Amino acid sequence: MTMIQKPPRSPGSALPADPARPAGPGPHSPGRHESHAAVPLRDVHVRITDWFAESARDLPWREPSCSPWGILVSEVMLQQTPVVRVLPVWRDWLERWPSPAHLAAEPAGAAVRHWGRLGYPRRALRLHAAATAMVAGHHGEVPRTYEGLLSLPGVGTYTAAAVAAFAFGRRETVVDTNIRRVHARLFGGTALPAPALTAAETRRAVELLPDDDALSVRWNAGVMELGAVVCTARSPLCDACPVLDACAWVGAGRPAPDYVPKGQAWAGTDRQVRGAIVAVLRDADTPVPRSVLLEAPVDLGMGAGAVLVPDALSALHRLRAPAEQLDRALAGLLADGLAEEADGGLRLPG
DNA sequence: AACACGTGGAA
DNA sequence: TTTCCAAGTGT
Repeated sequence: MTMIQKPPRSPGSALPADPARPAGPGPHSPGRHESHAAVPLRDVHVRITDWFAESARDLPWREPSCSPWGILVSEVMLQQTPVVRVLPVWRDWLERWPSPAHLAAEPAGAAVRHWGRLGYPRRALRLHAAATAMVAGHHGEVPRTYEGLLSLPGVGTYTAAAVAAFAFGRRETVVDTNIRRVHARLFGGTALPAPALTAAETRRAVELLPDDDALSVRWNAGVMELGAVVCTARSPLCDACPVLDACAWVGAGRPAPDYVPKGQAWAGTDRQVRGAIVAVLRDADTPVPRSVLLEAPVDLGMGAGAVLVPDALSALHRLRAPAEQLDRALAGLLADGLAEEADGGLRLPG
């Protein structure tokens, strides 16, 4: 059963990216060309939010008791990192540092160390800097506005909107990769959104957002969830989709993507070397001499079982990275603040 | 605007 | 085995 929804604000214009949508002025007439099979936008709102209420995953940062800080931490950890890998690290962080002040009281290196292998450890650094900024300028609390959030290190347009919406119930236009994909298929009729966020996409997201604050929050969460678990990038589970009959992409016969995503190079990159170096520093109790990082261990011909080299270090050496690349990677880490010199060696900052 | 920036699981 | 991709941000 569906609730009576507050009528949407009268749209000043039709959805620009949907060619099937009437473009002219005149009375808004729900039921006509709202989407592929004439499903009114308000019905799409209801169906997706009802679906979300019924089948949303139980994630700890969605608990009503979760603090804004917990939500902010989750959003940063989830930037380019899957939920399943975030879960254990998020729990550890929130137990260890239940507020921004708790994290700010630690050296930045602690944040990087407990980031584990989530990837992009600079995010840990920025979360620490954000915590410090909140203590210095926001009474130790997470800012409640989009602008305040956006001013924090590591918080961009997506995260600022997401935290404002999910932590503070604000009506924000949240646009992430899941939402972009759902919008592209449901309203745009294409398999994938453009390689980069376009102004037209943002405009469409603004116009799709329900007027009601509470409904807008559930809409943002629901569309994101739909993209994450049903309208997935590779093999969408259309059978489980609450708006299948409204989908422009399905209506068009599921045309293939019209561009090829450019893969992320990895083997042999500086990123790989940086990652291997940070892994060594993360596991080290004391500063690691530069020579140990740069040089392959000398084979002393010792007997079997003499494990002198930690896993992370042997992994680094196995890369066989040219000395020049190691130097460059190290310099980059120092410049980024992910490492610092101490006692003739390198360590995490702090 | 295009790139750099980690990591590991699934296809 | 290789490629793709996951709740992006900063420069």
